[in-house]
Amino acid sequence: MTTPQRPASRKEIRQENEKLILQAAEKTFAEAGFGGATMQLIADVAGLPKANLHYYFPTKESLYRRVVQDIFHVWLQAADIFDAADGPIEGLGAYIDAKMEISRKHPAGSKVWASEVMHRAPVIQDYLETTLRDWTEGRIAVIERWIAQGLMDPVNPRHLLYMLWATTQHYADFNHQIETLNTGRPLSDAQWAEATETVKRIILTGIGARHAS
Amino acid sequence: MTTPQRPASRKEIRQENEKLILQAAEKTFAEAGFGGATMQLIADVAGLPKANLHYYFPTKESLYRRVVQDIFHVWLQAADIFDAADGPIEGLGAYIDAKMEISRKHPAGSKVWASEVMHRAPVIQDYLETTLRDWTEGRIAVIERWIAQGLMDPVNPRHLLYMLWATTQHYADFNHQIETLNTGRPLSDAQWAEATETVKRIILTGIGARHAS
DNA sequence: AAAAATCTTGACCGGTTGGTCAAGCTGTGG
DNA sequence: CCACAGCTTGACCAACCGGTCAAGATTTTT
Repeated sequence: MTTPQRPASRKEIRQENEKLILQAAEKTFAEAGFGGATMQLIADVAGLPKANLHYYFPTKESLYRRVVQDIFHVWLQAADIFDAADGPIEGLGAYIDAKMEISRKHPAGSKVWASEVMHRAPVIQDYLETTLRDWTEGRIAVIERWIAQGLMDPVNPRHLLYMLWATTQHYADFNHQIETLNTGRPLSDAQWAEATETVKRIILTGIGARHAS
Repeated sequence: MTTPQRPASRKEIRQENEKLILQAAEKTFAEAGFGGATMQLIADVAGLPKANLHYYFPTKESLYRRVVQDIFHVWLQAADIFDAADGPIEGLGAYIDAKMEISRKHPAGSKVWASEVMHRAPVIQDYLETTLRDWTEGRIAVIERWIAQGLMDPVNPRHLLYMLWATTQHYADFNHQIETLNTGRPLSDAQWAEATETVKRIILTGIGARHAS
């Protein structure tokens, strides 16, 4: 059963409850938006009294901020693959794989991020201007190197990145629309694989990616 | 000046005010979400007293529904170009042009649509299941014909459509992020042209689009 | 010109929301 | 075993929200 034999320690209680609240908050913010998600609703999803939420997160905004920050970190982590590769076929291919996997496993997080950015990033604007900007410049440099090495056609790296983000995140943010057009059912394993392969093929072919000769 | 010489007629007043309210509502829903947009805020943006909004649109939801429906129709209209074309280069090319133009001119509408779909389409689910589904099936048939005619490589038409939607709408939904990464400034005419050309080139190249030989 | 229909608007209301608080409960260290 | 620090929670509150309403203003109809 779920009942532990010894009483939970303070640290365990805190970690457990914060995790519970953050999961419930991510799901609720994604489904209802910041304004539509009430603290009472998040509390119900988490299975805790509302006042308990305010013990761990003093305000709704502070809870929301934590959710967005956590998503951002997961999202950035997927980009490490980018650097380890020798060329666009491995690098961009692995990046698309990773982002499609995130879209499948954590659609709620992607939706919260999208909503935050659509509303002009009221709480993570500083991240956009620092971390994201730096990361983007770094990746642009990598792509420009690949182009200089003749490993792909000369395309504007910035718009290529936007295309990668747009296409992969679309499968999370618009999963409801995609499911509706799929006779109301979630994509099967095979359909996810085909989506990923189609995206990779079109983009890698589209930029003329090739191995070193 | 703005003052008309003769008093406005009933029909004119109604059209004028509905237009004013719908524009204010689209902007406000896009910026604040359904929950974050208050009737008072929309009224202020429209420059009308709040009670006047409720005279033209009895409930907040009915106003929101009208906004979403209007967007959907504009969005569908852009797709007529699709059919008039002989092959993917003209058809998809013109479709990308049209959708990029909409993303540039009406980003708010695209954001409202995205938000609605992300929240599992509470008010336009029936549209998704009827109009959008039919439209999608029709376009898939067109693409399959192009493939059969050897005008493009055999790619899954459904995922190609998702890619078109994702990529073009990204420039509207995430325009704030794009502007932030563009040293805080909106894209210039030249940058929009380059974005459109890059998207068209990667996708059309990626699917091996070619003219009839 | 007067009656009818439509439009305008400040004031108001019940319900909900984020947040507070004090009292009780539960591990922890001495 | 006890005192203290950290955790839990029902009850409560001021602020705000969507929506109502009645009285007045304006245009149309007769």
